[in-house]
Amino acid sequence: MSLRYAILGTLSTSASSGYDLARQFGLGLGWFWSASHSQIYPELRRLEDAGLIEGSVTTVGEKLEKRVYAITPTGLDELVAWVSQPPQYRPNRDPERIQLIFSDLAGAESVRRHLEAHVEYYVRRRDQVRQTRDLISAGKHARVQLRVAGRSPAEHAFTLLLREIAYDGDVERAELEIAWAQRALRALDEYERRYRSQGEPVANAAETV
Amino acid sequence: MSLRYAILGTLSTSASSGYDLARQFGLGLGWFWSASHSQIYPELRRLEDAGLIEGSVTTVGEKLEKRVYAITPTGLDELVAWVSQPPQYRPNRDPERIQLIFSDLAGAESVRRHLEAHVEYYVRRRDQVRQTRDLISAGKHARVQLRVAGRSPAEHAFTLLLREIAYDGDVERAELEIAWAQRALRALDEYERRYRSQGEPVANAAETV
DNA sequence: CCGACCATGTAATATGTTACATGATTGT
DNA sequence: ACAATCATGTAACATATTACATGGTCGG
Repeated sequence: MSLRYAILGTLSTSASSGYDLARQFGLGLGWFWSASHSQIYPELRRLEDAGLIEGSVTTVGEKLEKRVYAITPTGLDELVAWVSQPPQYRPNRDPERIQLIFSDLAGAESVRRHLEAHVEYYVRRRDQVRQTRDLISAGKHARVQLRVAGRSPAEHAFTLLLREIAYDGDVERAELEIAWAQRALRALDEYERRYRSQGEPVANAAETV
Repeated sequence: MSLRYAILGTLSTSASSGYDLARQFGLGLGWFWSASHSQIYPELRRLEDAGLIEGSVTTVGEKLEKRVYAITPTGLDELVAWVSQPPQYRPNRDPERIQLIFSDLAGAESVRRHLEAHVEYYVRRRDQVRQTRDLISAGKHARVQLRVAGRSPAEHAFTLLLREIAYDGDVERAELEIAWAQRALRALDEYERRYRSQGEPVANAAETV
């Protein structure tokens, strides 16, 4: 059900078209939730049928139709009820870790490549999230500006605080992943020093029997 | 496709029934991959049709049938090819963060409850993962013992190393989440001190207009 | 005029959850 | 006997990915 609330949340900042939402889920918000347009358009219809949002058709240029959806009071109630719920932790699915723990079949070089790619991915991610976080702190993030427009200083500060907490957490996660992978690479070096040229992959051994 | 490889990986340690796999995915391995029996049984059939595993029927007691699946050489090749691939990072979906960033609509008390639940969840998780990690390091983890049985000291050490790296990473992630949430709780205290009784939820304000 | 982008949809397939369904074994 | 656990499946539904499909606008 989270797609539904990710959409409602975005619309609680400003009315948007499906296309806009798809872009949001690909940019800043994409670190926390992503969805493709093929998932968004049908969901918007369902939300409208449920009375949680209301669409209006506008035209761009001469003929190009655009449906802009706004959240309704009912929709806002639903959203508030959802965010107030205790978090529900879903079962974990971590393909990278599965790859890693079964990589004893593939050997140290494969693990090294895996960990190096891990560092690379999270360095990029950390930098991008940090950039967004800094924009927010500086009060220059367009959508956050939109969200706090017309609110009291206390509300303004509260919105900013929550965003900073969320983005900081993501930056820290990325930093952890980088540090972890680098430590793992050093442990791998240590392993190779100790067992030089004896660490052949198990599967190769099996294949050559 | 990861369910497929999570199963192949588990079977590369020892032949198992669907029921056994479902249990594995609920226990230790469940931190990295989980699946329910209704997903496992059909997947086992598909893996068998693809020639990656081979099932044999045994009987428990008088009548109770049990299908035990073993990985085939083709299956092992497939698994090795998969773990050797660079990691493929899937789009993020983090319902808790979505809840948090839109919680400016619900107020500080709601956020406090959210963060406290977060700490509670990750403390439990950290303790459980750490326990498993310690079992592995001590050489007392039954399935890891099974996996390294008959291997050279170098291979043995390599398997152990990878498991330690993986489980350590999960413990560290949990510790990060705990520290992050506790810091966020302090920041929330600070906020409340500063804006005492002005921090009413935005949605309440909207409702009472 | 043409390429990048705006804009909205559907279809087929893959993946994952919850509920329904059945029956045997083991230990107390 | 009875409860907990072993053991295997299907069905309905929800969620997510990839591919197919169409056409308009805007700036250079």
